[in-house]
Amino acid sequence: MESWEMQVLADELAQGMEKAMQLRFHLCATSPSEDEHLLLQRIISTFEKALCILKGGGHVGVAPAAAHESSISADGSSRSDDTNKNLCKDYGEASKKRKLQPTWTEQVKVNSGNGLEGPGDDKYRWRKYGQKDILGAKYPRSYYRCTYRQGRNCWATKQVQRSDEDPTVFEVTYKGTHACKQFNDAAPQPESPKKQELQSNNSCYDQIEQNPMLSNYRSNLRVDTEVSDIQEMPPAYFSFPSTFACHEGENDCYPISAQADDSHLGAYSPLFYSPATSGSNCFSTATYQMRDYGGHDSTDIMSANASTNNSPIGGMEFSIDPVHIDPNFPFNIPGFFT
DNA sequence: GGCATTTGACCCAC
DNA sequence: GTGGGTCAAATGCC
Repeated sequence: MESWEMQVLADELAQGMEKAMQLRFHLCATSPSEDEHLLLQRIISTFEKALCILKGGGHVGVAPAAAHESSISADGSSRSDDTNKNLCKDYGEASKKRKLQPTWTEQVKVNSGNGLEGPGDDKYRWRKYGQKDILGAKYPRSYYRCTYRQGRNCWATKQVQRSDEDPTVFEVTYKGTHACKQFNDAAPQPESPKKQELQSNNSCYDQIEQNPMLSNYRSNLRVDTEVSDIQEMPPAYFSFPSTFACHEGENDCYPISAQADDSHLGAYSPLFYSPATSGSNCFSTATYQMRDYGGHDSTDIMSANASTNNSPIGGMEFSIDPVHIDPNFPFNIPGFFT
C-alpha cells in the first residue's frame, strides 16, 4: 500500500477512534449498561488493533492488557517506528511489558489531621517491594506493586516519593494498569440504589455542561492529539481534573469527592479526593498532574476536550495543567453532590 | 501459616 | 560508573 494511502487509512481509523471516544464520553454521562460499555470497548479495541496492524506490521495476537499498554510510551514521548514494531510484536517478557506501561503522576497532599504517614490506600491492594534513597531527594522512594501480580498477572506498580519542599505532599507515580481489577475484592462496591440514582441524575457530564465554572474546567483541559505517529493509540480516555472521574469497572462518572465517606460531604471546598486514594483520606490540594498517561481499556480516565484536533492518536499525551479550584467554589450547588 | 515489610544485592539504562 | 528499579531472602505481624 502506498504510504499516502496508509496515511489516509490511518486518519480514517483515527477519526473513527475519536468518535468512539466521544461516544464513550457521552455514554459516561448516561449510565450505560454493561453491554453498551463492552460493545464500545470492543469498537475502540478494534480501531486500536487496526492501527497497530497498519503501522506495526500486523501482529496483534497479544494479550489485551499488553496490547493496550503498547499504546503508551513510558515517558510520554512518541516512539520510533522500530520501537513500535516491537510493541506490536512481543509482550511476552515482563520487563518489556513494564517498560511499555502507561505512567502518570499524582501529587497528593495529606491532611495533617488524618494521622497518616503517607498517601492512603487506594482501592487496590499494594505490596511494598522496595525502597530507595534517591539522589538529591530528602526522602526515600517507596516502590509498590499490585498484591495480585502472581495470581492475576497484574503488573501495576506505583512509586511514592515524599516531597522535599513539603513533607505533607506525596508524589505518587502509577505505572501500568490493573489487570486484576475485575477480580479485585477491594474494588469499590456497587453504590447504593440511592447513590446510583444520584449519580445517574447528576452525571459529571451534565454537571460540566450546566455549571459555567465546570465548563470552564473542561475548556481548560488540553489533550494533545496531534497525529505525529500512528502507533500511539490508546483507547478512549477522558480526564477530569481532580473533580470528576469515570471510574474503571463502573459505567458512570461522578465527582471524585463523592467517593469519599458521606461524612465528608459537608466539607468539599477545595478538598481533593485522589482517585488513587481511599475514601478515608482527603487531600487538600487541587493539584492533579496527569503525566504521560496512556491508559488502558479499563482505566477510564477520560479527556473531555472534544475540541481537539481531528485525531486522538499520536502520543496521546495528556498534559493537564494543575487545576486550581476556587476556594469559594459553590460545591453545594443543587445537584452537585446531593 | 500466610501475608506484608525491610533491605542488601543485582540488573540495566544512560 | 552511577543511579533507578526490581528481586528475593530474612524478618515481623496477625
